[in-house]
Amino acid sequence: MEVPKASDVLANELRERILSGDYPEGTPLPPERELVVQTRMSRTTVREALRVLEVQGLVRIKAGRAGGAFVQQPGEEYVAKSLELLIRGRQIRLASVHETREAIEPSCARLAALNRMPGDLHRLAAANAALAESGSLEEFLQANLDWHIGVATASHNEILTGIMIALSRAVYTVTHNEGFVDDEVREITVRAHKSVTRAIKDKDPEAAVRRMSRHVHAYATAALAVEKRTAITVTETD
Amino acid sequence: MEVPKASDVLANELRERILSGDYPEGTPLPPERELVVQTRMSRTTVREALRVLEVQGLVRIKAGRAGGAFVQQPGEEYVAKSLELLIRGRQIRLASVHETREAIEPSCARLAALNRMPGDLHRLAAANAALAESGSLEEFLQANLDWHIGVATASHNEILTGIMIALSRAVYTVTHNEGFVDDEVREITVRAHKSVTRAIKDKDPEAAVRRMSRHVHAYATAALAVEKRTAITVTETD
DNA sequence: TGCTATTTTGGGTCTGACCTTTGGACCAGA
DNA sequence: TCTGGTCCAAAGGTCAGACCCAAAATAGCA
Repeated sequence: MEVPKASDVLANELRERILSGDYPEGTPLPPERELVVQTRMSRTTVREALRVLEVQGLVRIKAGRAGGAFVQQPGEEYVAKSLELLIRGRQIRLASVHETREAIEPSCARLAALNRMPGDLHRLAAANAALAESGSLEEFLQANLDWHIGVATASHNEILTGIMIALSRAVYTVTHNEGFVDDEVREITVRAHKSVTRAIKDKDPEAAVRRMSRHVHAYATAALAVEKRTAITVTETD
Repeated sequence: MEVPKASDVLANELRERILSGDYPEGTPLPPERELVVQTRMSRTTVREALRVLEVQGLVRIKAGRAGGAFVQQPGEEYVAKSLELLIRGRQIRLASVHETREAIEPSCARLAALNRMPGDLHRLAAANAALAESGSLEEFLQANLDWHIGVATASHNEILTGIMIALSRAVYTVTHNEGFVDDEVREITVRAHKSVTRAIKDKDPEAAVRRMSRHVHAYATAALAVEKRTAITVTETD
């Protein structure tokens, strides 16, 4: 016997309609009170359904006159958020995060070298400049983040971009508290970034992969060495 | 001026508490009516907050006596779901999905070769057997899916696993309608899987990467050739 | 003309009631 | 004593209706 929740039924219904592309981006869904009469459900239920869609990034809800639930195709944001929850919630070993980055980022660099556009290059250069001039740890990490996300964006692959945003942020928040960024690390980082950037600019995928690989690996090793004792050890063996 | 929604405030509050690991898995949150008196919010608001957490996979809500919101650390499921939404919603080019798989799956194979456990090998073997004997297209695709997810699982990296589940499923649903799986494709697939499986069994990461790379690439090329005209073309250039 | 006040539309919250589900307790019969 | 059925209570699910607040549109006034 199946008794699915009414609000879920509505949510699924609406979700399908949105995903099938019936409503183009920005189209407003009917107002809540309208949906109430259409569906014969209570407003509570309708609102719950809309809330679900909002959390899933399928609609953006605005208050006030001319407000309502506006259709929105989900973006990288939501992938990033879910990965963040996974990483934080499961207290995933930092090693796993780095491992994943090592797996993915070189490919990003490769694609970036193939697909980059002029705008992408500007962003990378800017991030790198900020990195070199960064004073505080805060600034350094932010610029670092921007650069890595910039590479992902330059790959022009939305899936990879979403994933990389999440991973970079995770690394960011974790590295945050540790004071392992000294002048040497900083200089090395800048140099590594520059060489990768050049490969991307020159449309040299092989070099991009190689250099990015080395960079990420070095960074991971360094970070792990520092964290070794802060370890949020969660054994995952079975 | 900031007027965050009350339900969001509560949701954030609870989310932080859950993520910080205060409540171990399975702990019940206070019942709704209890939260109402604790927070001085209405039940409607409290319920909305809980619903948000449920969608994010942080609690599982059960009805009935001894029901309630039970803490749950988010799993791969939710990452997979969000990626699915991204792919479906944005009508991402199938090429992008394949591209991403090509970027990630070889790394999965590499890690699988390093970290696989006996149980992983059994699963892979089983999936492969099912693949060889599969009658219908349905069965074939399912077995194929199982094998690929099996490889991801064998990597023992939860992040990669989540991502691969989502990508594989996406490929599954898309390939579904197309009748491009003839006997030849089937045989080639089985052979490719076997050779990768062997590399994983032999703990030979290099071979695993190489073979998986070739396999995924071949599959992607074949699939794209078939789809060429069905193209869900969404120009993404800017 | 241009600014302010009011209206109107629509989401956000609250109250209080009732329905449904489900585990547990209690009771009767074998 | 064990088994099964019945009833109860806890907790989520739904509903109806009211009121509050935000924002856009519009009317009205200087």
